[in-house]
Amino acid sequence: MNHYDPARPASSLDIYWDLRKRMIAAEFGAGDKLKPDELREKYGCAASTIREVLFRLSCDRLVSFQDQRGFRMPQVSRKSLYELTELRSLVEREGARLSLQNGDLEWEADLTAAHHKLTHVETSIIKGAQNYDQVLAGSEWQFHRTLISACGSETLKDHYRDVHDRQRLSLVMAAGGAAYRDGNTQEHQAILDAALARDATKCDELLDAHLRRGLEVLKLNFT
Amino acid sequence: MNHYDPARPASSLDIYWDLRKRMIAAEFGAGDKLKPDELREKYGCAASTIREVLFRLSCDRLVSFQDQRGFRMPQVSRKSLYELTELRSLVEREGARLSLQNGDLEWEADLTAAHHKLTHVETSIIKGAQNYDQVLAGSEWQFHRTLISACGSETLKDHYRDVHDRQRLSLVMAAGGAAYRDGNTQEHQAILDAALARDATKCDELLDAHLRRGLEVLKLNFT
DNA sequence: AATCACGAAATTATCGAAACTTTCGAGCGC
DNA sequence: GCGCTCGAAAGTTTCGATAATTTCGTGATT
Repeated sequence: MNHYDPARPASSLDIYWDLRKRMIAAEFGAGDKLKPDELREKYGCAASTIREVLFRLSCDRLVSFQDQRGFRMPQVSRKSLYELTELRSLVEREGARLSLQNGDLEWEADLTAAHHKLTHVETSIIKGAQNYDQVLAGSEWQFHRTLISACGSETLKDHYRDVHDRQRLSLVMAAGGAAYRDGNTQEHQAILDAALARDATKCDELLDAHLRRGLEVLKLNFT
Repeated sequence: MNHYDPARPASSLDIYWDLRKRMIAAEFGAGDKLKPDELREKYGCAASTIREVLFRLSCDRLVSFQDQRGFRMPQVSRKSLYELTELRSLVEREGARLSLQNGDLEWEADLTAAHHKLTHVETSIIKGAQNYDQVLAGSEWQFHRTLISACGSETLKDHYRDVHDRQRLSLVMAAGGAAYRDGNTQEHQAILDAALARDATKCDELLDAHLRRGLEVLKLNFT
């Protein structure tokens, strides 16, 4: 991933990745207005360059755009988050189903490796490590991505990334940053086992349950 | 839908919809370069306005964008079209499944109406009516959209529109415009019947088969 | 003949100003 | 007090110019 270096003059790609990172880290709240003229200063470029970047981010559905009234962070409701989670589940389960069908030894090795790293990160957090949110998010993404990576469809994989990122952003915005939850580790282990055993039905059920439980990090008084 | 009037100076929204329409009508070929400076003349605006519109179209995945090398119509291969069709099928079947579960009398009426119109248009085409491509595409979209309209998830419906349009564009680009195929009418009838009978399993099978057969309009020598 | 370096032409990215639209608050009449 | 109109301020869109990058043709070199 391309990182933004405040020393050099920023190109629109740098700005794109930096803003994206800040968004996924819940630096902006749901519904917040994103004013080109304000963001401009931090990056030292023209407002129209920011505008262009915001357009690109709205391609990823990370930002919502309305004619004549600019850009905002998407609104999140319990319902939309729930729907997005169901959609992610639908796509991820299909990808996993195909992966269990097609995955070879290489895939098994990759998945085991991804799971190993993920477990390590989760253990660190349980032991009290701080500021691991970014790292956890990365490891978790890596595990889920690898799970579907042998599905054979580039289209499905690209699509999964889209839906995953949108769901993750919604979740993070709704929960206000926190992402870890007890039981995560055990669930990942069970999913790994079912995948390696090529038990498609079980994997399907475990995945759906895992994603739904992810919503439990929400504050109770969230509308 | 907002239509473009060549007499008045065009706003970016007008240009957006006009270009979108032209694309879905296969006016551009797969992989064609889309140069802001060329398109500018037709619409009488600045190149940067076109650039913006192309960004918006790339949000819909109707146009592909690469940093420093501009905009192109997406490349279509047999594989990508196949994958896109499977994705559309996945989303549409899920929407239909939920609709059969939740749909009320109102929904049944809407679906019947959409089917009635669709049948009428298809019959006209069989009888030899010309230039009905646009109308057929609209009616077909309306039928499929209504089918999933009672699913209860706005997210899923929005998502279906995205995937549907992408798949339709790919199909049209690959087939070079033609869209009607024998058997379509009977398949739509069977889907309607299964939906009204709330036979989810049958509806699922019929839909998947229907979408896959849609690929048969392809020229045989398409790579 | 093939490869490479060079530079001109075409294309793309960025900018800041001007035109236009929306938002918001003050003042007015009911 | 409530709702309206008006106008200033803020925000958004469009523009044409300039800077940066890529593409392509030419000719030199191996």
